[in-house]
Amino acid sequence: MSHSKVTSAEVAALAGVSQSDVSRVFTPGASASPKTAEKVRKAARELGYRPNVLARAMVSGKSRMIGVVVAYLENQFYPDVLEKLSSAFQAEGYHVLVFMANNTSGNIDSIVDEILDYQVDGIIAASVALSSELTERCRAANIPMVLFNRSQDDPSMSAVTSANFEGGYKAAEFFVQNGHRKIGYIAGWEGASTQRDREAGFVHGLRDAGIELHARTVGNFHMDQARQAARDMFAKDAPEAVFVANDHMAFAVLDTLRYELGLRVPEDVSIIGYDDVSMAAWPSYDLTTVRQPANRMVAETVEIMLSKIENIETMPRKVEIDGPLIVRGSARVTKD
Amino acid sequence: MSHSKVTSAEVAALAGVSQSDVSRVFTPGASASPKTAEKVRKAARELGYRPNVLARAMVSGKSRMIGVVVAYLENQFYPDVLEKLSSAFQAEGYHVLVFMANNTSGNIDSIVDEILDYQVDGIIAASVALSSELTERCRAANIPMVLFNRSQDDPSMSAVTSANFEGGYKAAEFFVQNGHRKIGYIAGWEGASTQRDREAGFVHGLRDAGIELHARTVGNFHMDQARQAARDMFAKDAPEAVFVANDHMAFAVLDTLRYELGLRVPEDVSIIGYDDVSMAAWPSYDLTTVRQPANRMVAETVEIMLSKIENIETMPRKVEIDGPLIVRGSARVTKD
DNA sequence: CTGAAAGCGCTAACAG
DNA sequence: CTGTTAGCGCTTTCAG
Repeated sequence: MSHSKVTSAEVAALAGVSQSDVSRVFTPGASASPKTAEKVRKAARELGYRPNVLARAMVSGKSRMIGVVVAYLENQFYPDVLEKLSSAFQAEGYHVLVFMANNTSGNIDSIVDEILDYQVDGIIAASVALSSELTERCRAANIPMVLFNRSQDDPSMSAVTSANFEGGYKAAEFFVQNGHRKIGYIAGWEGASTQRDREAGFVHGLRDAGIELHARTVGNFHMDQARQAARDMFAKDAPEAVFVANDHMAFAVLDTLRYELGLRVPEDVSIIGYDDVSMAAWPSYDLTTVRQPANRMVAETVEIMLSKIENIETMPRKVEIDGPLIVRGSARVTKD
Repeated sequence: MSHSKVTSAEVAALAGVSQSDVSRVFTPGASASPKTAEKVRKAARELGYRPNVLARAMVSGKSRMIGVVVAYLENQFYPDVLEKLSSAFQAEGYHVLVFMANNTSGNIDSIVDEILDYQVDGIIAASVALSSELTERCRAANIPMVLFNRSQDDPSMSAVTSANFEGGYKAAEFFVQNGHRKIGYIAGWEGASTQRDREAGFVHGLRDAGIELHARTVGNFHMDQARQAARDMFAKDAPEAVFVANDHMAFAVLDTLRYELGLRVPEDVSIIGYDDVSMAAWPSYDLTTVRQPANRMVAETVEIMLSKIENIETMPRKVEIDGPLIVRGSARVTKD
């Protein structure tokens, strides 16, 4: 029967060995005679002993915690990513300390201060922009950081994103190939690199086909603003096709077109989104969209982080993972 | 300019005071002369000093971390709750260490072991069932635990849920009042107290109106199984109204009825869900549902946890928070 | 291979 | 109010 907190000293006493030996048995790079190890393990089991991670962190300087800053979880893409990140790190013996970067707790910088206080071994910033002062602070504290789904000009920052430019380009190609000419774009938050790159790719794709963007409004990655953006765009001279900067907004746009403006999708308007969150496949939306390969993005993020932590790789890496256009029913396909 | 990790000793040196004084200035229940405090603060600022939370945790026995075990984030209710929990605890100076309880990492018990290793000040189990051995271990380790959205017979466990029985009852009342007689229920995972209570309330509500459940299938809180449950239920002698144990499944059921079975909702079938996640309000679903008041549930959970941590309240509390039936368009309303 | 001893950075008595 | 001292539980030299 275990009782409250059991220390290695107590285990040592019961096993009749030194406290150091107990430590050795529970430390990965250990070295204790099989006999000692067995005695220790037995005593530990009897007492219900488990090493105190915090104490270990103090002396070793490794907390085995990864701080994850995330802005908001309404867009399904993020809970999904958080779940995958958390599981992936768990599998590597790390755990995720979550920091919500929303309104309440002041700005991001103060959040990262708090993270640093916990002596995390690394920080992942998912979809949040960081001040350069902040990145400087992390570098000074020598704690690795990788940006997830945000890129930053700072060449010293590692970042994992999908191939946003190419994704936008694919959306344009698809619209053009299927006979659309009056084409609109509903933008996300303009401070986001994802927004910028998707739009650039899209506009480029249109240009390469000799087409100029017909209409553009801004939804800021928020549902209600996306609804308004859709209304504004269709108030006059409505486009035949609209690329929406992410699925989350695309759902709002679709609903607004169908239920408020009485338009049919894809008969009257074609819609393409970005992310391919699970809901995009649901029959009510059946959204054609550019997939953001969360699994691979997460795997890459974890790998970069671990190799930074273990100092295997110290150079910053920028990874862009290409995702396919998933063709479903929300964008018209012309048969020829 | 800060450099790597700055210790209180270095601050003390620069400020020309003892290391203890630095500690005092940064400890809530402090007491240092204004003059000393100012010197310390200045030195700290200059060096970019911040207390090491882990070291503080070691000596004080308080880590200011709360372990949150969560099973999966696909059902929108949970990311929402996680976000709210995280923010609420952040506001109280705590941070949330997330543990995913899915497949990979073995059973829940081993997960909780890991949590305990981090010396968290409390554990919140969101929608996961815990073995009694485990709860015993937590009690032994003297670390408070509260169940979120799960109740357990064990009277010593604190738990926060919505009023599931009453919610189910309301759904039944609504169907009956609006003229339905052939009524079905699509169940969630049968091991869950939420499922059990919602069903019990629903069946009770029907009985009180002299009606027996017409059909029952099981969706296990999973979308694909819910789809199959819908098909099975409508294969023959279809019901006119179905209560689905949560919104997540209700969306799948709705889509299956509409797009696969060609039924109209609510003209041919009325549907009521449970949770009132944000998507329930989206026009494509417009789901009538029993609201689970996440804000109040979270607030209650946090309050219970804090009062346990501070030993203000040591008695277990079971809280059920009542939520209204939100009437939207997925269930028929007979006008009289 | 094992034990003794020195801390990791901090808080909490305890004297002054 | 302030400095000194003793640890929190553990890993890690350093001798044996």
